[in-house]
Amino acid sequence: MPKKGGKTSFSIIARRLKAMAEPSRLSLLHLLCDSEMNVTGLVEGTGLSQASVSKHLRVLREEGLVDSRRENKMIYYRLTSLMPKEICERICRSIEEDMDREKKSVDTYRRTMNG
Amino acid sequence: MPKKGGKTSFSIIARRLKAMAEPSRLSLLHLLCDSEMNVTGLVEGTGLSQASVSKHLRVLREEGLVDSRRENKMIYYRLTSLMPKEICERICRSIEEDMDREKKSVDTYRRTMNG
DNA sequence: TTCTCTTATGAGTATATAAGAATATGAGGA
DNA sequence: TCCTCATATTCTTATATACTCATAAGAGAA
Repeated sequence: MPKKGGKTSFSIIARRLKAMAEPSRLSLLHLLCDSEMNVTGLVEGTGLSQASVSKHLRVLREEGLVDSRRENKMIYYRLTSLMPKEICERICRSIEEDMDREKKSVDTYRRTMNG
Repeated sequence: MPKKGGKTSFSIIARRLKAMAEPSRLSLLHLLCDSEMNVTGLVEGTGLSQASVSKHLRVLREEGLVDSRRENKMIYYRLTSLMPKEICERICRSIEEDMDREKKSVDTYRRTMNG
């Protein structure tokens, strides 16, 4: 959390989170975790339309999550940092913890019914 | 990132991120970092309307980010885990890194102009 | 029960955004 | 130059969501 809880900070953080908070964009970020890729590669990798990929990449670029370089006719995109990967890992962990809790309470319920 | 990049995982992660990706909700989560609070306290702490707070709390609760307990007429909300706090800290760090990069490039530019 | 306090929900509105289709831009080759 | 490949943008439409205002619901107290 930001040191001083000003409205501005929350908006900035929210914007960055929002850029990631979309399945298609997570899919793009996921592909970019391994290596840089050009748009056509991302289109094939995600199964999204070219227009859609292009628009999502724009959102990611505007939030500074990805970066690009041109090589002849192709434009290669890459992550600017490991942040998206780390965020997703943290979220996944908390989802797993939730499922563990869920499972444990189901087990308890089953024991109650059988006991 | 999820072990197997299925569409489902991305949707689940996106939903959880989306629940956090809103300034008012970040503000609520921020207040709840320190201690549990009732709705009136959160209304005062955020400056939002009571209806707005209630609806945002619902979103957070539905994504399992907060939890509540009733005590007489009041309902106290609390974080279910440190995840939101950790996510925000990670985002803040990456924002600071961006600003450092920005600053460094401005400095370089200035030196170029003066040199 | 009736009143008050606390929280939740509903209706209406405005804004944002995601997707598809079509088109534009931009780089390099014939 | 014209053509093709790679990428970006525009327009339209559909859906989601945040806000305000008003009201409902639920728990105690008188």
